[in-house]
Amino acid sequence: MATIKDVASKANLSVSTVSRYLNHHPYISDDKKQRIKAAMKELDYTPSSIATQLRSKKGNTIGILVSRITNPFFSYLVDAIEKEAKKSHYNVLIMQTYDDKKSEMNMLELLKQQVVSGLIMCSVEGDPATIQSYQEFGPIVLCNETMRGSLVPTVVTDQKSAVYDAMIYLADKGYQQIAYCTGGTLTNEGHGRSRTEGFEQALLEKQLPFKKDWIFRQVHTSQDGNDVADKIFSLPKEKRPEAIFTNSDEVAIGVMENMLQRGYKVPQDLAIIGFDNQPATSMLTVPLTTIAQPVAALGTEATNLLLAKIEDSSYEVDQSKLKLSLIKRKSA
Amino acid sequence: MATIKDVASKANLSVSTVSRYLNHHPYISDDKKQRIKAAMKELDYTPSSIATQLRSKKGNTIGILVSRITNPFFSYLVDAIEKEAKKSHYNVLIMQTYDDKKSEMNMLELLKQQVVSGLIMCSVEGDPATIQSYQEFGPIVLCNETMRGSLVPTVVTDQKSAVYDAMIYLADKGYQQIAYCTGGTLTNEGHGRSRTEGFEQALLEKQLPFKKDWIFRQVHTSQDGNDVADKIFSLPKEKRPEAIFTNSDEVAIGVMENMLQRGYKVPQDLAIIGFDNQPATSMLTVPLTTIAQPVAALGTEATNLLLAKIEDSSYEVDQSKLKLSLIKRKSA
DNA sequence: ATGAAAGCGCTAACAA
DNA sequence: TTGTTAGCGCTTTCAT
Repeated sequence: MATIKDVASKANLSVSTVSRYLNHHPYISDDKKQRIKAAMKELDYTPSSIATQLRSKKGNTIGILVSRITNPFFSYLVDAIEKEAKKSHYNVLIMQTYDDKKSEMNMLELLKQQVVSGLIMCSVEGDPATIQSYQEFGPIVLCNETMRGSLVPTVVTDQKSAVYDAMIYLADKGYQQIAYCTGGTLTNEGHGRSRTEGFEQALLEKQLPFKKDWIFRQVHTSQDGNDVADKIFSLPKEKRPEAIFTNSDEVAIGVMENMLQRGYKVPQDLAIIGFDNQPATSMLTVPLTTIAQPVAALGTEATNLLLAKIEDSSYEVDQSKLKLSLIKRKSA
Repeated sequence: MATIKDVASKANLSVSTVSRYLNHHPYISDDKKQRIKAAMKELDYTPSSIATQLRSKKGNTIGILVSRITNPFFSYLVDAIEKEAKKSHYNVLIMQTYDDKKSEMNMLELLKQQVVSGLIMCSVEGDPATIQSYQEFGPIVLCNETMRGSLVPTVVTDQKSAVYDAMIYLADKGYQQIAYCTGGTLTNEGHGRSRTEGFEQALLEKQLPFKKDWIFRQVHTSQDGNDVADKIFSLPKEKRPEAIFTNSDEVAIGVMENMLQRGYKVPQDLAIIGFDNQPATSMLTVPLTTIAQPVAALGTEATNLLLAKIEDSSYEVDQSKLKLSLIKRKSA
């Protein structure tokens, strides 16, 4: 591999001149530019971005943390982030947490080591204070996540009112007994807290009953949805909910699959609301009523915000692009 | 940020000793080990992986090229690769090509610059000779792709016979007029060539008719599938195909969606075969007959092969894990 | 078992 | 406008 030194000697110039050329410095005569260009071509020279990074402390890759890339919500988010980052010549390093703190710490260490120049967290597992403290090493932006009382810049939608609206929609349709799924543990912090607040507020306002048997924690996949349906339909008929609010379309699909296999009807035996409006949910056996998230906008806004922080400029998130909407179909 | 030098002076040792400690060198006395450990903790020291990389020429990130991460086939592939890479403490840098050579070249340059220590190409756009030449800078593995006459290590399934089998299945069911979708351009090289060979062989053997109007190129998304259906149903009834072989479930779903909206029946008016066996395809209005790919195995095998090359050892791909299978459902 | 010193490929004062 | 030089943080001979 040719180095800047090789280019310099081939062009009969000093390395600094070549370096200046590389960095589009002004004040460099045209004939030398030509000589440098020729030497580079001849040597098939590519600058070592590792060396540049060590010296200049500037990198061009950003980190993305997601819980599972196979969840379409996250793959669309990553898609938007990668596209937007590429526009500014940044690469993306992806890490899946699978809800494990350890991977999150790995990524935070990459920020500390300057392997990534900034970090978009689309999933947060660890302690807010720890995460916050890593901002010392580079900018962090939370995307579709929040942390209690933290000062980490955040790009979020109003999930609470979206869930509230969906619940009111169910109640107004006459559904009283509503089950609820969350990816989190239903403690005061953590996953899906704002969604749960919307759920609780609607319950309160509409005076709907709340049963522990109708609450399901840490459900994520369609397999989990299947298990949820197993539990619901093993309940005596009069103790079953009339509708279920799920935290993702994948879960909703699992519930539906299980029901259809048992010969139950959607929404007659159990109405289902999904979350995400994933492709194909309009094409299911029973088209899914669900909440659409502005996923591309979340990704681009988070990226622009992060890049602004990395480059010490400022960016105003356009909140008007970040609206959720209830997609009414047949399942509820 | 503390450096190795800071640690050394705090521990009253030379940087070399600290470096040895970092690299788990033998022959280093216990008391010094303790002093170093203490100094590191006190200074909250993390080695700069950039500096290490510059000096040692060894990195720990691998690159992945995919055409679109939102295609579930690729997100599951990335999932498998990331998990497997993580086991050996490698990070993954992802780039989407969106079928554009430029992104592919970007990634190849990252290999040249040693930003990534190796590359898994799950999508290939550029000229084989060019790609092959980049192996000089680091190992490349093709995953679910092939290149005519190239010496790039490859992990693939037998797509040709899977498509052939699916076509025979259709023919045996009585479907004679079969349309065909490809992501490529149907030239002799490039995308989906081996699938097309299976298609052609079945056509020949079963003496099925071939019509240009039934061939669709460069279709990828469900929107493309919708457009394909538009074209088919704008044909006079007697000139329409009886079945369609699509190159992905997304496309198949688009075709189906369009048909149902027009009030046509699947498979009566047009039988559909998908590709990928994506989640939810069993739950569609008309459950989709499709070809399941061993996507997790493709990912882990490609990763193990690449890591072996990076670390100069060898790995034998287990071909028995790489079988395709036809999933028979209602759509064809 | 430990240290001194050279240098990976590049950038950025400082001079000229 | 160009060159000289001193590092960035680390690894790795070569001594001791």
